[in-house]
Amino acid sequence: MSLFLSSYENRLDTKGRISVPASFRASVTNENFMGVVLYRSFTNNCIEGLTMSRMEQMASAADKIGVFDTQLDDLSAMLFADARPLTFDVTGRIVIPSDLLAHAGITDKAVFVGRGNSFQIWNPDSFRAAQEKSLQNLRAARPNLKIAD
Amino acid sequence: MSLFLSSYENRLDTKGRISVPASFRASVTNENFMGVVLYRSFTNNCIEGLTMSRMEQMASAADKIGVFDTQLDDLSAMLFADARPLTFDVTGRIVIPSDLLAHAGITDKAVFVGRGNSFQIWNPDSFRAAQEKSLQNLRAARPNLKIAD
DNA sequence: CCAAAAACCATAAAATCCCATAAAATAATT
DNA sequence: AATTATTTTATGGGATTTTATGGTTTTTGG
Repeated sequence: MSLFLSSYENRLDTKGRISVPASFRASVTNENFMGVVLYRSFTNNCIEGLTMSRMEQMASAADKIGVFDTQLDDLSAMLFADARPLTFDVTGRIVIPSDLLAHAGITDKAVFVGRGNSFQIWNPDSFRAAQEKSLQNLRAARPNLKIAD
Repeated sequence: MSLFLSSYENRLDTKGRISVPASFRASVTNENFMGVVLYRSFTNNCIEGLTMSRMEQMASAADKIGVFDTQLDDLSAMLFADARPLTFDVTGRIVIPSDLLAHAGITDKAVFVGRGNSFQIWNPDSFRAAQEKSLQNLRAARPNLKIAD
């Protein structure tokens, strides 16, 4: 599976449809399920995205561990219950369920953010703010980290 | 077999019929038995759901372990004795036996909850409460798991 | 024969498909 | 390198299908 890289800002139309960036779609062309799986991030006000094959990996991992790992049980319960499989339409669009949009504070525009084996979807302003915050955290934690100058 | 993902709240009609979510039905289309197997959860006030082929997997898994594990023997005895096979009607509905409904505290509405290779059926309010509890458990176990800040 | 279950029919809302066009990116040509 | 041609991508709206849900009729089993 090729990686999800770079960021793309697209707009939602009146029906809530949004184009998944072509390069993200390309990361899915060899899969059985022609689409992505979305769920509300546990850690941020954004939407997390995965391929279905990744989701299947998680399911078989959960099977192997069995019923005795309660922590993993909680986690997978949350994840599978919240996960939304969304297939692309012919032009490569999806419609993001309204509760996910609400969780991320997305209305008319959204940014698809590559994260390697996964990706995120953000409200553009929230994303810029979060990026700025991350940068500040990095600087505070490692004052001698040189970022340009 | 495709995964059971996401959650869907549907209503029971006056005859006790309820639609199995279309996406869950899709997880069964390639099976011999066009329906699902339900039984009372041992751990929660909810109903557990499986495909028939998964039930068969469990039967052979129980076989392999053998008759000397009395605890597992009890477990599988319970499970197979309690399991109810239910076929879909033409529109994709089932009627859930009343003892299962009672066990889950379901009256007029129910949530079908994806759990990967299986699913659950909950009273909507109970489900929301259980989800909240799971989230708190996760946070307690991993204090750095936070939404926003 | 009667009650319960199954099959059948109907419909509104929601989701999906289909076609069209504008904008952007890429390739080709001079 | 600059300009033009071609393809790909993003976006828009209408038409069609699917889905959930309700009611009615027929069948079945005790």
